[in-house]
Amino acid sequence: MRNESLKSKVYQSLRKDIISGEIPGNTRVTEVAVAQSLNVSRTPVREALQKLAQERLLISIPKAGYMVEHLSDDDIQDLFSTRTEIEQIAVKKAVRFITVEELKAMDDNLEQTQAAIKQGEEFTLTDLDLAFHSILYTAARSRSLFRVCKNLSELTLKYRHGLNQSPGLRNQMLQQHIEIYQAIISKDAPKALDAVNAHGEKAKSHLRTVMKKVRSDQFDSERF
Amino acid sequence: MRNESLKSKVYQSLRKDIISGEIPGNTRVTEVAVAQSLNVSRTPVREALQKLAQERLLISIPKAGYMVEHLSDDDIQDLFSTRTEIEQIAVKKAVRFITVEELKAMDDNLEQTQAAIKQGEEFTLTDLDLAFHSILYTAARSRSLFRVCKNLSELTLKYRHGLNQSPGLRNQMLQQHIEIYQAIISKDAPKALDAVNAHGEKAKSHLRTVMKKVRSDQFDSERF
DNA sequence: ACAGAATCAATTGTATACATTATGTATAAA
DNA sequence: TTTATACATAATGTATACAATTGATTCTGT
Repeated sequence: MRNESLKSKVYQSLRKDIISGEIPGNTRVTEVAVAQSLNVSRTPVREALQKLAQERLLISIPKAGYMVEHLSDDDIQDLFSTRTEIEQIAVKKAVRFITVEELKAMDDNLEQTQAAIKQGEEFTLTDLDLAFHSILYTAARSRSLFRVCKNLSELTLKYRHGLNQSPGLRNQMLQQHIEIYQAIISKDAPKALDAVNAHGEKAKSHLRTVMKKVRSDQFDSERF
Repeated sequence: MRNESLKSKVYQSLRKDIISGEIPGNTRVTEVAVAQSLNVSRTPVREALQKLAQERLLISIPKAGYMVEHLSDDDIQDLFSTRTEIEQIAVKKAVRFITVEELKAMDDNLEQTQAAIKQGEEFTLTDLDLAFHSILYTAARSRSLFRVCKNLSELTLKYRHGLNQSPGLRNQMLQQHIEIYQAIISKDAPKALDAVNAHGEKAKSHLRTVMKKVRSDQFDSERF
């Protein structure tokens, strides 16, 4: 961690703030502001911003700067749909190719998740969520598919992190992961597909609810 | 084109050279060398290289530089498989949602492709290939899926460009595009799936042949 | 002759100064 | 009052100088 480049540090820092929602969507981000707040020169900041823009966490407006990506409700739903559809391809392969080590890793992950829920460790939980799916992608034994899935997983991360704030949904997530795990370990491809699909659909419907709530809150605050 | 940033120019230039194979795989690329050859400073070169690395056209070795990506035969096959699998999701949606304008655009594209084959315009052909698939992705009416498909399309471009060098394969490509087009226009989803699948499988098998040939050529040259 | 340390060259990482461009504002003319 | 132009400001785009790191090469001591 100490041997990291400044570029990498800036990247990590901004990424975390964007994903956690600390920097909300549509916020303008300028090189100098970030550089000053982190006490580094513009150069590593520029490169970090460009990387974040390429990952679509930021929107780049040439010669004008950057803004934090703010997807429309429809775009978010679409993103989750695509993720689920492609993750189904991965889980189909994972059922065939997964190793005992990977199954063990999933099992460990589920236990750690349970512990994290009890302790209420938000960020750990998000990381474990990311890790669980990552094991699944690895198990599919396809480098290119892994990359695509990983990419979509990161893109949805911001919104999944938001969902993880609700205690009820945390347990639901764990439950669904367990279902996926069990379907895979019993080599039941159709069941695994269903489990992944249900996992995605639940996330989508919860997001819809959250989005409605946010909108009505905004409406309330506009009235007073 | 004149109002482009240097970074963008450097990016385009390198990208073209890598895709066309002018800079072969495993070639080392240094910032200063590129900067000198294009008469610009290191800054825009750095940023272009980082972008290419994020797109996996280059491999970045921290504190050591960059190398042109050189996929193994298996990785290439895997890449094409994934592309086909995900493109099937897209074509399924495209059959449902494609507009008359997009069908017209496909039709135009097919005519232009035919013309380009007659004239033997290599690069135009590759561009038209890219464009044809791009229309399909757009027609799927999913932003996130579009991005994934586009990405995979770019990643395979280098190898597809190689295939387009063979006159026989050019016609085959056109023929397969026509089949996809006809399946879509007649709203025949299963047929469209088959057509896309056949298109991908053909590409894979031809690549296998090409790769074998390259290897035996290398073998020959090693002997003398 | 060989192992290890010191040095040197090459390359990326970072800071900073300067150039260019876009946007908003103020002023002047219609 | 409105519009257009010019200017000021703030941001990105580019060049360059310097720092830090890596890898190889050479030199030295045994």
